[in-house]
Amino acid sequence: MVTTENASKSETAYQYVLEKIRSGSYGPGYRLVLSRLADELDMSVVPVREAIRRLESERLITYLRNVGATVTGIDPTEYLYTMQTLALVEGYATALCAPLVTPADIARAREVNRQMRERLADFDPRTFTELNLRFHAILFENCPNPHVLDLVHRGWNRLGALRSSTFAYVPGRAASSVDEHDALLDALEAGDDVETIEHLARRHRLATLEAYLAHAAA
Amino acid sequence: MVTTENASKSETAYQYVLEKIRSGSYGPGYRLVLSRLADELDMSVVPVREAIRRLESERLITYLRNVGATVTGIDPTEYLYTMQTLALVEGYATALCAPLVTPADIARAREVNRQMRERLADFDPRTFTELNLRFHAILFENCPNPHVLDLVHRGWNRLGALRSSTFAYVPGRAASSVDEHDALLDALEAGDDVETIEHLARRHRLATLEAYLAHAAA
DNA sequence: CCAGACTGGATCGTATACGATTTGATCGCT
DNA sequence: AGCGATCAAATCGTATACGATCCAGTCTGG
Repeated sequence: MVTTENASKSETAYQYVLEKIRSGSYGPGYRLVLSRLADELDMSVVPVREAIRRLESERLITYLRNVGATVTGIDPTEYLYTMQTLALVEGYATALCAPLVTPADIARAREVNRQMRERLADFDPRTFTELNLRFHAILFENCPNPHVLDLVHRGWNRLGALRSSTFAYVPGRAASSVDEHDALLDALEAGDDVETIEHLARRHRLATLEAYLAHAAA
Repeated sequence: MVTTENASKSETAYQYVLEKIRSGSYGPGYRLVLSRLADELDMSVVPVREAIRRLESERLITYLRNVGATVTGIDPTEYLYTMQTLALVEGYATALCAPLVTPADIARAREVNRQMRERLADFDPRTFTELNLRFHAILFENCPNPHVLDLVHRGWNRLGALRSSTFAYVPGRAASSVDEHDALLDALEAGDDVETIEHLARRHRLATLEAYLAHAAA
């Protein structure tokens, strides 16, 4: 038995476009034409419009009145804003979740990180990013504050637009990232206080940002 | 000459409802009927729907399929989520802005805080909250990260739903709050490092939350 | 008297239609 | 040829219309 399709059309459209953006099918600058989307999804433009506006309020889409919608690009400035914000909320989320992370969770996270390390040799940004998200998702599984978790997810979606994140562009960043993961797990295992955890997790994200900035300047 | 009305109707509807929620005209649980709103604003339901969905994605409105929209209530759990998040983003925003705050800004903030202290005697939550927002808005004026600032504003809007915030409910909290403001300004004036500033600002918000929780438990 | 089916009214969800706006290319003038 | 006005195609923005869904109050059988 298939799960009953109980979603409204606007919800369907939202999920559809979101997935396209996350997966990179719709890259930055991609032009979204309402009527075309409506055709594609076999619905009228009204629900599509709604979905687009919703994505706009999540900064995933740039909307110009009477002109149209495009997938929001990420210039260096936007990248800075997004990464700073993500560092903030990921750091906090990690700290909030720290007391709830079980040894089993840590073991799973270590396994994911091991896979990441394995892939350092022949590097594929696509799967590496995927594993990276899975790693952090494990730590956030029982997040006691859904609002914060939601902000984390929005940040991830935002970065999804530039598929490969910074890993591909900055040599050596991927390797450092894997090391930082282990350091974070060590701290969690040792039961370090939440402030340390928050700082570690925040630095982890900021390090990627700074690596990018340094690389871009050169 | 009046500024030309160049906003779309859905934008108008958005601003309209947002203001109603912020000002407390539409309290928690207030039922929003699309057709009624459309009449009120002299437009059709389509743009109103759009505005409502947008407010929904900002957690200001709770929307149930085929049932309707109500202003999102804030139960203690939601209050916790919101205040934690707000503490996080306000703290960070304050830290980001710290290097950009001028002595003139601090003077203005002190003046606002003086007015707040003056009002402690015959206390009116409405104006006190207003001044409180103005105080922090001064510090955030040149925020270098608009995403973070946006999150702050969303949090404020969210709390606007319960007009008087916690000030009215928890005796003594307003007085402490004013003292904390001065301490924060002192730290800014002294040029304390950003980590101290962030911690102070975050604690400032969390103190309100904790006062509420303690009061509610009793 | 109570539990569950029924029905009418209110409200939502979407399709369709059409006017409004933008854009880009063509045409004419200097 | 270069520059600006003009026009047509594309696309957006909103109104209107109607079917779908939910809710509350009523009715009926036990």
